[in-house]
Formats: sequence, C-alpha cells, structure tokens
Amino acid sequence: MSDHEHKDLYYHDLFQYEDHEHLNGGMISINHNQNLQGIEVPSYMNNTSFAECLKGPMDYNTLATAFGLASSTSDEVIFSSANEGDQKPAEHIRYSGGGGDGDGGGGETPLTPNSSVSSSSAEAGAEEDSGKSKKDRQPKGSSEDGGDSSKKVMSKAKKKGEKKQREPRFAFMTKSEVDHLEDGYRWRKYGQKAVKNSPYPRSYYRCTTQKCGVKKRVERSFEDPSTVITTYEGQHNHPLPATLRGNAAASSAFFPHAAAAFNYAPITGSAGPSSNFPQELLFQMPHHYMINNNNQGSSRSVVVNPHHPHHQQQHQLPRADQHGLLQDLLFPSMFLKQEP
DNA sequence: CGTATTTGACCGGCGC
DNA sequence: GCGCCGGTCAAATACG
Repeated sequence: MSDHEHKDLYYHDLFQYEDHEHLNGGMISINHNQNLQGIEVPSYMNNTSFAECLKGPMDYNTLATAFGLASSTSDEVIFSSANEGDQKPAEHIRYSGGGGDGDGGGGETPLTPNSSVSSSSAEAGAEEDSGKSKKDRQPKGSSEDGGDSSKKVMSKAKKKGEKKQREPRFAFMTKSEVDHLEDGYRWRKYGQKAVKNSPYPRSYYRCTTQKCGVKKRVERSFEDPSTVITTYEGQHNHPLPATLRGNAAASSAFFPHAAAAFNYAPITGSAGPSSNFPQELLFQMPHHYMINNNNQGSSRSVVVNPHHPHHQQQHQLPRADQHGLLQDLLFPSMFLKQEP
C-alpha cells in the first residue's frame, strides 16, 4: 500500500443520488452517473458490490477495490452531495426510519436553529477572524487556572513520543443552506475557526455521547457557497440516540454509518496539512437535510477539487432515470436503523 | 438555573 | 526561533 500512488487521482461524481426527502419516508434513488472522470468502474462494481462494501466491517482496500482503486491512499474519503429539489419517483434505494411517521412530531431533531445561527454568523463574520486581536483575557499567568487548563490539554492531547494520529476521516459535500446537517446524532459545537482562503468559517462538533469521541467539522465551500462540506472523524461506538430514531434524522444516519464503515480501514496516511481535502473518492450523496427543497436553483454538483485540472461543474442529469450499474443497489440495513 | 453555543486564547505542528 | 495555521479548550454568554 503505497500511499502516494494515487495521490493524483481524483474521482468526481461517482454517483448521483436523487433525493426524495419530501416523502418523509426517505426515498432516494441512486443513479449511476456516467461521468466518471479518470476512473472506470469495474464491472463487478455493481449493485451488490457497493452495498457489500458498506455493509459490514470492511477495510479501505475492499472499498478501494470496489471502486477500481488499486490500494488505499489517503485517510479521507470524500463524498459529495448534490441537493436537487427534484422529485422523481424513487424506486431503488429506500431507507425508512422504522416507524417513521409514527413518532412524528416528538422530540426529534433537537438541533434546529443552530444551523441558521452558524450560518448567519458564518456569512456575517466570515473571514473577520484574520484581524482578530488578542483580547485582554489574561488566561496565562493569572492563576492556577491557566496552568491547570493547559496542563489538562497537554495530558489529554499529547502522549510522549507519539504524536496523536488522526483517525481516518470521512467527508462528504452536500448542497444545503444549513451548515450543520442533521445526521441523527447529537453534537456539541466546541469551536469555530476561519478557513483559509474561504470567507466561511469551519465549525467543530463533537458527539455528545460520553464514550463517543467522534468529531465532525462543518464548513461551507468557498467555491460553491451552497455546498456544505462535512467531515467526520472517528466512528460512533453507540447507537443512535433513541429519541432520534424513526424519523428523518434517523435515516440521515446514513452518513455517519457510512463513515463508520469507511473508518474500519486501518488507513495510515500522511495528513496533508496544506490541502483541505485530498479527494480520493467522491460520491454524490442524497441530501435530505434540506429544509426547503424549493430552491432547486442549485442543481449542479459540487466542484470538489479545485486543484484538479479537469474539475468542472457537472450538469444535472436529465430527469429521466437512467440507471446504471447501481440501479439496484440496496443500502445495507445498518444504514437503515430500522426498528426490529 | 441548567445546558448549549460563542469566541478568544492556547497548543502543537510546520515552514521559513 | 518565530510566525502561521489548524484544532481545541473553556470562560463568557445566550438560550430554554
């Protein structure tokens, strides 16, 4: 497994998902996108293969193989999602939070206006940060408090000799107006930073479940502000919060679970500090977080890799369902979070 | 009043 | 060694 072997390969728009969130049942279809730049999807990458890959414990190589990659290369897997306010009869993939409509209005989606907040703040304050001045908050020598905190940080973050290696990350891009996408888990925001070369800040979230150390970063693409880039790090070691099951949020759990699947990979890559996202694999994911899918103004897919010479915006597939290799793909049950 | 978010400071890595 | 940068902490604040 050489990790630089495929550094230069970028995969765009492997799949295009059509979102049918409005059905509340969470129906989506997956269309194989003919436009596979620089990658040929092997014939065996058919309906079952992908599902198999995501189903259970698998390693990155399995996945890579499935996608025609010779070996693993990076520690990040990039998905992309185009939200199109389209409505098409979805016939292939169907994931429904068990008992979906049943629990209806309950305590679902606990985090709501949050998104709007961060969104507004994002647009408002954006790159303001560059000119940030250290305010007079004397944390340091002031008292034992300062020392204690730093000490705490140190002990936690650092181990002797070993530099803390980051867990494999899993990112996907989603067309969304809201920054923080509902994925079925509870997150606590613990930081926000300005992103270099981007007017939009990056938000840092941590799973609120105690034993779970999963983190996620959310930022808005500067090239396409309608696109949100969500990066998961680590994998949940707990089920979805019960209160969130059986509704749209539960179905949204697809993402973290997919991430978890990917994270089984013992990938040890060198994290390139400079590039935000070394894209290796790119999917078009459904976006069911969209609050108002009226704005179908944004239909093209995301520009994923600014560095790639061929990077280009892809045109929306014609409505006609042209199903490719993945037409019969079924989401593994682990993504469905169905109630027994 | 308890909890979640905000936000500047701090930390470590890295490049110059 | 210094400054930049990404990531994290935690006091302050907002929110219910």
